[in-house]
Amino acid sequence: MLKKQLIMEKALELFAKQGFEATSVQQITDYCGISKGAFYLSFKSKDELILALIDYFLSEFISNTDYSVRNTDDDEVLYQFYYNTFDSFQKHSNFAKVLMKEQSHSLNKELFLKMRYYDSLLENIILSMIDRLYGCEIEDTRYDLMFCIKGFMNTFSQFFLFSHLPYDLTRLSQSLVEKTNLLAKQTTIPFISKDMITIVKQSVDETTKENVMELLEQKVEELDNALVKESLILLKQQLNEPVFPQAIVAGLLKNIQEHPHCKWVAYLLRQRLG
Amino acid sequence: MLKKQLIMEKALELFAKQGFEATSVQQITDYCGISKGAFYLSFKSKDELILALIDYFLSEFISNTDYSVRNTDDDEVLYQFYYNTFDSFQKHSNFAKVLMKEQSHSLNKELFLKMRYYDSLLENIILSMIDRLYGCEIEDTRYDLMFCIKGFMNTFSQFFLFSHLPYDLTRLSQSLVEKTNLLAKQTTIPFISKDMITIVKQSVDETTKENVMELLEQKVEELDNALVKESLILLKQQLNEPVFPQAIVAGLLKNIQEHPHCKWVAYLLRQRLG
DNA sequence: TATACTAATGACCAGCCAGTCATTTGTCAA
DNA sequence: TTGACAAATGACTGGCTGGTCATTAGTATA
Repeated sequence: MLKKQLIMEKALELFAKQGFEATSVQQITDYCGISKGAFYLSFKSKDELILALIDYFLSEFISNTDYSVRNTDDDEVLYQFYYNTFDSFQKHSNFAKVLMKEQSHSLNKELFLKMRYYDSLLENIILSMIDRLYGCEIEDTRYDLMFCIKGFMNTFSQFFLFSHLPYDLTRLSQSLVEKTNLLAKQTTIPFISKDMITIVKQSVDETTKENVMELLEQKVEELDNALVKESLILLKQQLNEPVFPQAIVAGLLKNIQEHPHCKWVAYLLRQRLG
Repeated sequence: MLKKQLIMEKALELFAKQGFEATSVQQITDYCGISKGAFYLSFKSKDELILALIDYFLSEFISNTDYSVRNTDDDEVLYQFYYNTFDSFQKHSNFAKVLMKEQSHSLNKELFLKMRYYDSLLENIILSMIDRLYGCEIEDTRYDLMFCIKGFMNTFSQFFLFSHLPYDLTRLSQSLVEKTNLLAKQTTIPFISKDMITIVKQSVDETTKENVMELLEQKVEELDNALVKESLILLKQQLNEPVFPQAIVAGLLKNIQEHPHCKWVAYLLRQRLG
């Protein structure tokens, strides 16, 4: 399992520098100081490697963002959202670069769907934040606002990732909060309609219940902590056949939430169990 | 020369679908119905092909945009800017896709520099528009605004290029004009400073006088129209050693401006001759 | 030490790549 | 019809690709 991590780290460096396609398995294994055969003991294919990287980073990013948005007061939530986003991008700048480079390369169908899937999760988080902050008064322009927020994230990340400048996260976030509030409160001409979003989204798979079950079983095997383990098993029962009241489910979710390896599964369960 | 155009058109289709790296020369020539050898009679290498594509489309886009911004009244210029941008992207959607896919793939140094070069020309056009519309009162936030405008262009183009939805150009442009005005007039927290821009820009080449001279000579050879030809020769003299008054230069530029194959060289000359 | 097992190796495979060049084809004028 | 020239061909080269697998190295138990 350590070998797997080594490969992921080193490969990420190379992908960030050269792009996924332009990096050969040989280069990766040379850079890791292992043989080519050893690579294929950890990953079935080169494609599986990049899918693993995407899952590893984006599942963490999405679950952290969701948690933060849920647990921050209205007057701080937008600032926190921007701050955390750029903070993550800065800390995992190699991954962010890979994400930028590969975002519209749809060669690999599975990769494309995965990206769209995470993107749609992010859109939902942003929309939930918009509704909380500005309510139904901006019903007409909420999708426009969502696009602007995504646009800000993209544009400013790109600038800093490829210019290698140091920058003041706090000020950037404050500046974007101001812009977002201006647009939210004063935009009168909507452009993106609900229908457009629906049409685009209908092509994106959702995680199935079976996917979540599988992940749950895997985590139960993997982890040692007794409290977390028992919570996982109970949540698995609940997913199969709902019997516990909301309060119990919420408590179980909090139990596993704290464990660093369970944030993603907690996020997925919250989507299904309330 | 016709062969060259055929290759460019067919290759663009394939690049838009599969990406540059993932498309082989063999595929391109098969798709054109020509032999592999014939490809290398038109282009020295596969790289030269994509560089030619970039130059072909971006020089047209930049010179058109610049012309439009210069010749539109203040109350319409922003709307026209957005409208023309999205109109071009829609008309040349294959090229737009290639641009998106390859924008951050810096494998080829020359390609990277070319992209940055055209990007910096676009930034200058946007900044000149900002200064004209909002004057020095937004001196502090003009770079922020420029980034937001670029962000709008990027985000909304991406959405429509990859969702394949039909959309109302007029409404989109109106909607973005409103957003831009809101941000321009009410933003108080600047983030992008002049220094940041300077640092990033210093690494981008400019076209040299020699480049322009070369292009001029090429156009003189290439074109038949007597008026345009004479204007080009006179402008060449002026570039070498300024003797004519502004009015004459302006007139000569207008002479060549109208010819469809001279828009780019006219743009470059205007940058140097006033 | 002997045995049984897994972890790791790297030579090897078939296939594709960009690019070349000896050869053929097409097109003129004489 | 001939000859001279340019346009076009596609088999070929050397090199790199993702992926395989018989072999070897390392390790733990008996």
